[in-house]
Amino acid sequence: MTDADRFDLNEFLPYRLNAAASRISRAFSERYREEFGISIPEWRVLVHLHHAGDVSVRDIEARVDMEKSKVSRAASRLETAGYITKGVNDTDRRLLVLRLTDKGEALVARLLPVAMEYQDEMRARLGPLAEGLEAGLSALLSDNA
Amino acid sequence: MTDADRFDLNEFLPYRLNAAASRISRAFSERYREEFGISIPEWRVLVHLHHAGDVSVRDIEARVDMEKSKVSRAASRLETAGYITKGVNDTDRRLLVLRLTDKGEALVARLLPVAMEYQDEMRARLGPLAEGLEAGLSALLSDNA
DNA sequence: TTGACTTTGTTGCATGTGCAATAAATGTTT
DNA sequence: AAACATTTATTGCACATGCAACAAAGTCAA
Repeated sequence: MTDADRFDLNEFLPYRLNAAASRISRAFSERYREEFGISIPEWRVLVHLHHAGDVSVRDIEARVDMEKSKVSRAASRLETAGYITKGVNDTDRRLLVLRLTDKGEALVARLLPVAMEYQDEMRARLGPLAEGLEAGLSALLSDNA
Repeated sequence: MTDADRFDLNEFLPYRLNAAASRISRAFSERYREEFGISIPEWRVLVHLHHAGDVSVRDIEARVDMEKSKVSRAASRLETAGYITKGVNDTDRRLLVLRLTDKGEALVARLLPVAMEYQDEMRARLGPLAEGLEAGLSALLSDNA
C-alpha cells in the first residue's frame, strides 16, 4: 500500500485552501447581497475606486485579481445603479475613467465598516493562528511564481 | 481620516484568501485538464471514490464540499467517459452506488502522484510558513461556525 | 393500507464566467 | 503620411454554477 492509496481529499492542501476560501466568500457574498445588493466583483471595484481614485478598467484588472471582462461588466452594473460614472481619459481616449459618484461614496462609507467587522470576526475565530495564515497567504500571493 | 479611508483590498483577509485559492485552483485545473482531460469537480469525485469506495451522491456532497447538482453532473460526465459506473443501492433504491471502473482506477493511479507533487511544490514554496497556513485553514474549516 | 412527509438525485432556468473576436485609439516603422 | 502592430474595453458564445422544482423511493403515523 502506497501513500496514494491513503490519499484523503480533506488533507490535500489545494483542496483545503479552496474549500476555506469558498466558505468565507459565500458568507461574505450573502451578507453583501442582502444588505447592499451588490456582488463581490462590484464590491471589489467600489473599494478599489475608493482607495485609488479615478482608475481605468486595466488598472483594476491589474490590482484586484479580476479579468477585464469581469471588471467591465461590474462597472456597467455599478454605472446603471448610479454608484460610478464612466468618463473618457482625455490624454488616451482608449482608457475609461471610472469614478465614484456621491451615491457611490456614500455606499462605500457603509460598506467598509461591515468589511472590517467581517475581517475582525475572521481574526477572532482564528485567534493566534491568524498571523501564520496571513504569512502563508502572502507567500502564495507573491509574484515570483 | 479614519481607517476606512485607508482601506486597501490587498490587505483584506477574505480577499487575500480568495485570491490565493483562485490562483492555486486555476493552475491545478489547467494541469489536470491538459494532462487528463478532467475538471476539478470530476477530480474530486474520482479521488473520493478511490478513498471511500462505493458511495452515493449524498455522501460525496457531504464530504467534498460540492452541491449535489454539481456532484450529479460530474458523475454523469465520468460515467460517459467510462471512469465510473452508476448502480442502484438494493436496500434503498433512491441511492446511487458510484464505483470506479478499472479504467477509473487506472486514471486515479496516474492522477494522485501528480496531485502529491503539486502539493509538495506548494509546500516547498511556502517553506516554514506551510505549517501556519495549514493550521489557519483547519481553524476556518472546523465546523463550529 | 392510506396519506402525508422526507430524502435522494436529476434537470430546467437564470445568471455568472472565461476566452476569443472585435472595434477604437494609440504607438511604431518605413 | 501610410501601413502595420499594440493596447484597451466591450461583447458574443459556450459552458459551469446554484437554486428551485420535480419524480421516485422511502418513512411514519393513524
